[in-house]
Amino acid sequence: MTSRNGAAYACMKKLKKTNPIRVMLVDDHPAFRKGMAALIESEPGLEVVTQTGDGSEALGLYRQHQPDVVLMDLRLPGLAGVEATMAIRKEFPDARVIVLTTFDTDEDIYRAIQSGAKSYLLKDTPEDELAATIRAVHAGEEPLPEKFAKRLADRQQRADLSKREMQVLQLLIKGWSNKEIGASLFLSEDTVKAHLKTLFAKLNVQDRTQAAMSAIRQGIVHLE
Amino acid sequence: MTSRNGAAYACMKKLKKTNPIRVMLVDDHPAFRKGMAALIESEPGLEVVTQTGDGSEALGLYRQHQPDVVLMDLRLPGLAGVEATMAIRKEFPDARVIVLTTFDTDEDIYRAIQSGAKSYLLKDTPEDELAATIRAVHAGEEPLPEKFAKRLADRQQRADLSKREMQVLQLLIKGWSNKEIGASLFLSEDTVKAHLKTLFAKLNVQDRTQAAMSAIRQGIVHLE
DNA sequence: AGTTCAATTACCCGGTCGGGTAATTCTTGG
DNA sequence: CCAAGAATTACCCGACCGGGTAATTGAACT
Repeated sequence: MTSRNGAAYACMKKLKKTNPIRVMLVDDHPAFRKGMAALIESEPGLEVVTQTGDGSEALGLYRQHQPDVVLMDLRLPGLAGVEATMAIRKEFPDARVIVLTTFDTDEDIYRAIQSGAKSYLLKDTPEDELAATIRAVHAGEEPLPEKFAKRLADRQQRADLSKREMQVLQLLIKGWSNKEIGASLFLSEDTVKAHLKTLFAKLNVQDRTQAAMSAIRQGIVHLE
Repeated sequence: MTSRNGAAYACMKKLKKTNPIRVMLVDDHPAFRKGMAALIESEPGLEVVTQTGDGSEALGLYRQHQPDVVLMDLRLPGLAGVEATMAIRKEFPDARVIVLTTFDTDEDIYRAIQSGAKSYLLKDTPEDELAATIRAVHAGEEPLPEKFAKRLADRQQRADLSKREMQVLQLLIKGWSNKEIGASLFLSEDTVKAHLKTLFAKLNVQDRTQAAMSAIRQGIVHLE
C-alpha cells in the first residue's frame, strides 16, 4: 500500500461517496445471500439495494430498484437464472448481470452468456475478485475468467443438437434400448439408429455410454 | 430447572448466559460462512466459536475450541467433509457433527451418517429448522429429515460393491468397452463380463448405460 | 426456384453385449 | 479349520449395437 497524506485521504473519502454501485442479489440460499450482502456492503463504493430468492421476482425488483449490477444464481425456484436474465435484458438491454453459481457445466456457461450475462463466477470466488468483477462489469467490461472462456469456446465449437436428437438423448440417458426409444417416439429402430449416428458425431463419441456421460458432464441433459 | 427467589430479569439474564451452544463452521464458501455465522449469532443461545474453509484444518480447530456442534460441508479443499468428520470422531467420539451441504446423493447421505454425523441438512434449509436441528443435536438427538431417512434406508438396502466391481464401474463410466476395461485391469474380457453381471444385479439394472446413470445418480462414482 | 439440412426409413455386417452355466483359486471371518 | 464369498476364467448363444451406404420427404433459407 502507498503511504497516505491528508489529500489522498480526502480524495478516497470523496470517491467513497460518489456513485455507489447499487447491487441486486438473486439467490435462493438465505444464508448465502446474507453473507454475500455483508461482503458487498463491506466494500467501499458497493451497496446492496434489493435481494430475492425467487427467480420470478427478479424482473419486478429490477424495475423497482434499477440496480447497476445483478448477481444471479442459476438454479432457482420460480424462474431459472437464465430465464430471469433474459427477461430483465429484454426490458432493460443495458442491464448488467453477473451469474454467480455453484454449478459450472459448459452448457450452464454457454446459456448464461447467451442470455446476456456479462460475467460468470463460482460461489467460492474470493471476495476481492468478486468485488473487482462487480466494478469491472459496472464499468462496461465483460470479464470472463480464463477457464470459463475456454469452455465457452469449446461449447460454441460444438454443433447444436436437433430437437429429435435431444429427445433420443433424453431416453438414451434413461438406459433405454434403440427399440424402446423408437417405440416411445413412434419411430422405427433404424431411425433411432440414424439419429444416434449424428448424435455420436456431434458429441464426438463412439457409443451410447460415452454419449450419456458426455452429455451429463457438459450439462446438456440433467439426471432425475 | 427449579424456580428460585429473585427478580425475573435476573433469571432471564442467568438463562441467557448459561450454556450457550458453541458452534464450529466448516465450509469453503466465504460468503456462505459469513451468512451462516450471522444467522447463528442471531439465534439466542447459539454462538460461532470458530470457522474454516479447509477440511484439513477441521480437526486442529476442534481440538483447540472443543465446540458443542460442528456444521460440516462435504466438498471441501484439503480434506473432504466425511474424512474430516471421521478424524474428529476418532479423537472425540462424542463430537456432534451436522452435515450441511448442497449435494444430496444417496451415497453422500450414507457416507455422512457412516462417518458419524448426527444429522444431514441442505443449505437451503430455513433458518428456524437449522437452529432447531442444532439444538436437537446438542441435546443428543439425531434428527434426520424424513426424505433423507428414506434414501438412507434405500442405500443400506443395497449390497456394497466389491473393490473390483468399483474399478470396473469407474472404467465403464468412461465409456470403455469390456475389452478395454480388461486390458486396463489386466483381466480377461470374460472376467470383466462376470464382474458386470454381479454389478448389474447389485445396482438392479439391465445394461451398462443404466449402470452408469444409476451410479452417477446415486453418487457412487463421480464424473471428471 | 434451388439448395441445404433435419427427419425418416431400409439393408447389411461384423463386433459387442448380456444371460446362463460352471469350475478353480484365494482370502477372510466365524 | 471350514464355509462363505470375492476373484478369475471359459464357453455358448441370441440379441443388440455401431458403421457404411443410400434414398425420400418436407421445411427453411436464399
